Amino acid sequence: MKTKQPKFNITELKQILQGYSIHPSHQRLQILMYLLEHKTHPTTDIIYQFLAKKIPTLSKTTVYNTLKVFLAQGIIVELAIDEHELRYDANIKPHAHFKCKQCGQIYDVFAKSLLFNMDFIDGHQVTAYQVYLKGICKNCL
Amino acid sequence: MKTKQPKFNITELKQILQGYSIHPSHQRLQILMYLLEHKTHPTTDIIYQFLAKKIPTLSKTTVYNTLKVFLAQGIIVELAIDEHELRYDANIKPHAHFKCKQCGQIYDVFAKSLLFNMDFIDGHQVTAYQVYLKGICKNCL
DNA sequence: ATCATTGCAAACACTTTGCATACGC
DNA sequence: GCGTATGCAAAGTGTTTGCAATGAT
Repeated sequence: MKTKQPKFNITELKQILQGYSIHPSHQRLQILMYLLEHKTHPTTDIIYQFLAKKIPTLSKTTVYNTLKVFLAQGIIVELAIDEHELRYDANIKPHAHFKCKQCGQIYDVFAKSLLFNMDFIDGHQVTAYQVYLKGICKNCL
Repeated sequence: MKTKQPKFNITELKQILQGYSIHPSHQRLQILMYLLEHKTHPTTDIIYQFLAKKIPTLSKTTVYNTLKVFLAQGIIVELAIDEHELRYDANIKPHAHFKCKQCGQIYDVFAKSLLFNMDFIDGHQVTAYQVYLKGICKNCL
């Protein structure tokens, strides 16, 4: 399965971070670039392993710190579709996620039937939601 | 907020476990009883802390083991609505969950608009799903 | 010069594993 | 008696914390 990986230039990424008042350090720019170019719902470790090749001094602490900063600003979203690991998604368009129990692949699902437009339910104010689907993906069927 | 806590007797619980070919040990019965009488989405630790009072020799390993056995049989479901802890739910009726960002309380949501009846989406076969809502609950508003 | 970011190492929390003991049919 | 369940202790994993060094303005 291929995912489109649009290219982003550094100037563009700097502007994104500055828009959130985040200092655009080299590490942060690279992590943001990774997330935007690889919308494959990576774990912290996947991001670290990839970027450590390009930034030999990179520490995992920085990846953790940076993801926390991005999360706090809403630049990325944390996914717990697999109960035993956290993944990160820079895809801002609202969508659901599907995880294949067999191959482990996580797919984005943009079907409208899985999107809600709700402010309140049972009297509770809803500000965010996630829909996680599981099963067997089309490639494994 | 009060949750209904129907009482279950041991004979009844034994039958449930035997129906799944699970040996109904004292620990397993007590853990199942806890889950059925307190549908409050407890963590492993909450279950352990409560039952350790009644079973002083209880170990957390047994709680972990037992939850894994129940999960494998589909007696309970694992919830990752909070990305940083796992909770368990013995409520078999399909429903969504809402977590209040302020008080941390997790509510069951039975609204039909949050239930799907889907076999396939984008060509993937869906066998299970979870809907996690977040926001401010009616008591905190 | 000052303040923020980075990165190492240590600490932490949670979960799993290995194994000896105890239990149940 | 044999196979399973339990529970302790140790190991493992992922994440956070403390702090000194570095970097940016």
